Amino acid sequence: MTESNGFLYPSKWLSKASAGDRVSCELRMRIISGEIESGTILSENKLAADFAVSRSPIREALKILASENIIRLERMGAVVIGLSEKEIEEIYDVRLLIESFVFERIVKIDTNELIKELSKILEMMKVAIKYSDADEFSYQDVLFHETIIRAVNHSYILMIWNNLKPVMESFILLSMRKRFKEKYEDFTRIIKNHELYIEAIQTKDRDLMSKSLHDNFDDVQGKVEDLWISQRMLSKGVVQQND
Amino acid sequence: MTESNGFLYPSKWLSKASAGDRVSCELRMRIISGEIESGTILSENKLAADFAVSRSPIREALKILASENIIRLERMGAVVIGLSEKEIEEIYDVRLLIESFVFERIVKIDTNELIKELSKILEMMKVAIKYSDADEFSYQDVLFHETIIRAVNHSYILMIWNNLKPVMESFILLSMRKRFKEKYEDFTRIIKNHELYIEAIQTKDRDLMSKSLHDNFDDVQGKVEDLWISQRMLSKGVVQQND
DNA sequence: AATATAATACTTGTATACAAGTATACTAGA
DNA sequence: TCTAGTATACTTGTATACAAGTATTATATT
Repeated sequence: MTESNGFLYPSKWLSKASAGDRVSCELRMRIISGEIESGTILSENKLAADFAVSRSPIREALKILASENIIRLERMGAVVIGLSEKEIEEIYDVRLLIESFVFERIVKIDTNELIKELSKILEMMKVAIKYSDADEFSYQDVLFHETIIRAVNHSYILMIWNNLKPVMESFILLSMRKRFKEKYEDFTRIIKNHELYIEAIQTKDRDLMSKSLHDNFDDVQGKVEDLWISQRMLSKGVVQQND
Repeated sequence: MTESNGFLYPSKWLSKASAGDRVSCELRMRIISGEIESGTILSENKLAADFAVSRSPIREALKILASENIIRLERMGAVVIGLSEKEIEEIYDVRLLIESFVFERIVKIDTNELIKELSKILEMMKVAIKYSDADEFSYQDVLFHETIIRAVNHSYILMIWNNLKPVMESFILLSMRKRFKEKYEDFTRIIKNHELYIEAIQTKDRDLMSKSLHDNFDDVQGKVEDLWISQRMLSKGVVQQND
């Protein structure tokens, strides 16, 4: 709650977003943070009242979240699925899959521009760390990987990324906020990993790429998971959406 | 145009579908068949008038098609992207990617039930061929691969499949209708390929799986492409959506 | 007390209305 | 003839209204 206005999603990322997008982003954060527990049944009317909007943007938001697999639209009400450890592992399965695919394509193209772009983003990440800006860091982290994926110009791989991105973003956002408070020293390792990633692209070194990718994910999965679980445990039962 | 009612999508597959789903399915078919050319700008109001429904289901349909990458929602109007050869190749890249991933998981589990299910579907496909039912054949073909994917119980791989499926289904549907008319003999080879696929799963033979998968895709991509292109050429300029 | 039936309070999907914004066309002035 | 400004006909996003269907609850009957 960096914003201290009750919203989990950074409001400055929503400058030009529609009400539907705002609702989906905020709802996603609440679901992934565990504030809205898995199993909860969401009602369109109730959500409309809570967010002070009509049912139209709410319906839009629910459709989006359903396509991301964090809720399930049933005949009566939307059932929250959320992110268990299983789902988080699965997301990283997919990321590993697509980033490996992308790397195979990248070694075949000119990477000068890409390297420059990635270096810039890395600098941004360092600044974000320096000023303890978890949100900005998360943004740049996601952008880093998206930039790599975009470089190969594959519309259907990009489609997968776009489907995965919102959930990834929320997850990373929450993880990073936590870590900025509790495990600040982690970030030097994350930066190191991203530097390795750039180097792997530069030298077209498959093994190095695979290593940095796995390290990166293991890092997030292993270490962060713990924090994650405790955070979810903490939030258990604090907020009740339904009654 | 098996239905001879002006609709391309099989109406019996829409028994319990909402108006939004109906519109998205029909629009998808028209886009992929080339009846609506790429570059066309779709207007919500015009579509609502054409389909004799309100804007609500139309908006829903456009959101779906946008998430499938066959249209692009812009500030004013939805621009049709369609399926060029590039996109079709990309779709098969992704299918190859996920089906390979799935196979790695499958070899680790008990496949008895799956094999039985696949055999049943294969029988269905044979019957569909016997009675020259292109739509039914397409349905079973898609179901065959979906069944394999579902077997590993991976929600995010399934998510990718679900995102890809409608476009795949439309594409296969159109291809098969064409082939039933013009290249009936192809189907013995398709059946053969699927039998190989089942065998690969049964014997957990990676190479065989890879072979049957590639053959299957090459078949569709190489041979069907030609038909495809000619079909698209044929439909060029026949129907004008905008004027 | 248990069960069948009816009333109610929900639900979703669709239609319609409206506000705010944007492109197009048209007119007025030089 | 060309440009500036204005009117108009679009566009999207949101709110609201309504119909049809489904749980739930209460009531009546045995």
